[in-house]
Amino acid sequence: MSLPHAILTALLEKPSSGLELTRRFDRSIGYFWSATHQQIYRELGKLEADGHIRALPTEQPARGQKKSYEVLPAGRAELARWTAASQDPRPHRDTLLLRLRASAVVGTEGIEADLRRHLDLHRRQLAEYEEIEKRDFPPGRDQPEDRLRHLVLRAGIELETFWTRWLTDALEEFGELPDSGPA
Amino acid sequence: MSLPHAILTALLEKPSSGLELTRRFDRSIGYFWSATHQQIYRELGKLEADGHIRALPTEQPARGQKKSYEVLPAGRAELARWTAASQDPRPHRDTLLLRLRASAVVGTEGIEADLRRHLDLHRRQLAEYEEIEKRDFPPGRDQPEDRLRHLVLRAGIELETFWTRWLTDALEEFGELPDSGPA
DNA sequence: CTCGTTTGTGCAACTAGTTGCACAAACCCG
DNA sequence: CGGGTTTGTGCAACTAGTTGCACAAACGAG
Repeated sequence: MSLPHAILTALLEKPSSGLELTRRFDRSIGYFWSATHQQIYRELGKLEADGHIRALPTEQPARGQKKSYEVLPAGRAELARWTAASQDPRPHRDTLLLRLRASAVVGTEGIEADLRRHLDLHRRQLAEYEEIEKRDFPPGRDQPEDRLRHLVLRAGIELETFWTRWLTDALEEFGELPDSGPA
Repeated sequence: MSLPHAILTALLEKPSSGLELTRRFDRSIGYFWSATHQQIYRELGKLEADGHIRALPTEQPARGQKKSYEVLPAGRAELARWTAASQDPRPHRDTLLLRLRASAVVGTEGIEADLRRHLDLHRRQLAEYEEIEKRDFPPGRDQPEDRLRHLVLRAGIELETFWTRWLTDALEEFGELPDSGPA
């Protein structure tokens, strides 16, 4: 049950409309908590009903459709409560590792191309993160909030680095495997 | 839609009953595709209905309740198909990173204890993986299937190593932070 | 031998996330 | 100025995963 809290965080960082939130989920928050616009609108409705957020009063109420939301004190309190509460890590689910294990049994036919594709995706993601790091965390800035956000970004960078390296190793392993394994 | 394929893989490695599968998910497959016994029984039913697996004919059909399943050719074919098919990585969702980002906004009060707890969990998991590696992959064995399975285990080991290190860094960062951050 | 515990199988209801579609307003192009 | 694209909001139906419970057989201790 974290989507509402992801949204509260995003709205505290900056009040936004549904679509703006969607975009920010695509670029930033979504790197570790992805959501579609449908999910977001649904959740905005619930959060408003619960009195955690409210639509910003707009000057021309009827003209443009764009509704921006801001967090109310109750919402901030709920987010603080949730952040501090102890939570168990959610179970991992990784299809690629599963497929690799399956391929030890049914043969490696066909999986190699997809490993390459994933390697490429992870490389791109890594490049994107490094771009963000360069832009948002130049050496020297160290306000506490920056340090926390940087820490989060570094987790992303290091995870992508790991996958990139691991996939490279895996592909090397494939090069040495007798053709198409058991099956 | 990977649970059925996780089960097929497990059953190909060794025909099992529902409960045996559940245990194996807790110890091994579940490290990257966790499932509860309820999910497993439900899925066994579907797989049997689809003709992908069948209950092993048992000598005393009525006495002990334990039903073991084995994979049928159609099931193996389906698994091979799925393994080879190109798949997009599923979106990440990591609550801890989300909470850390939230704590940059609402304050770090209370989260540190949970970081410690997670660090401890990851250390244990890492130790468990290393135990398995020592037991199942002593230097010198390199049948192709072993190498693939070892690769998968290494991913687990390296991921836990990453989290352990990252959490250690994070906690250090906390030590240097002015008390309880913004809020 | 019987009564509590563990083993083993399973259903039902709920929650979270995904997919597919609808529809109005704004904008922009010929 | 009329018609296609983009922006923005949202509902409905479905799929996957979680939680809570039920119940029978086997096992083990007093």
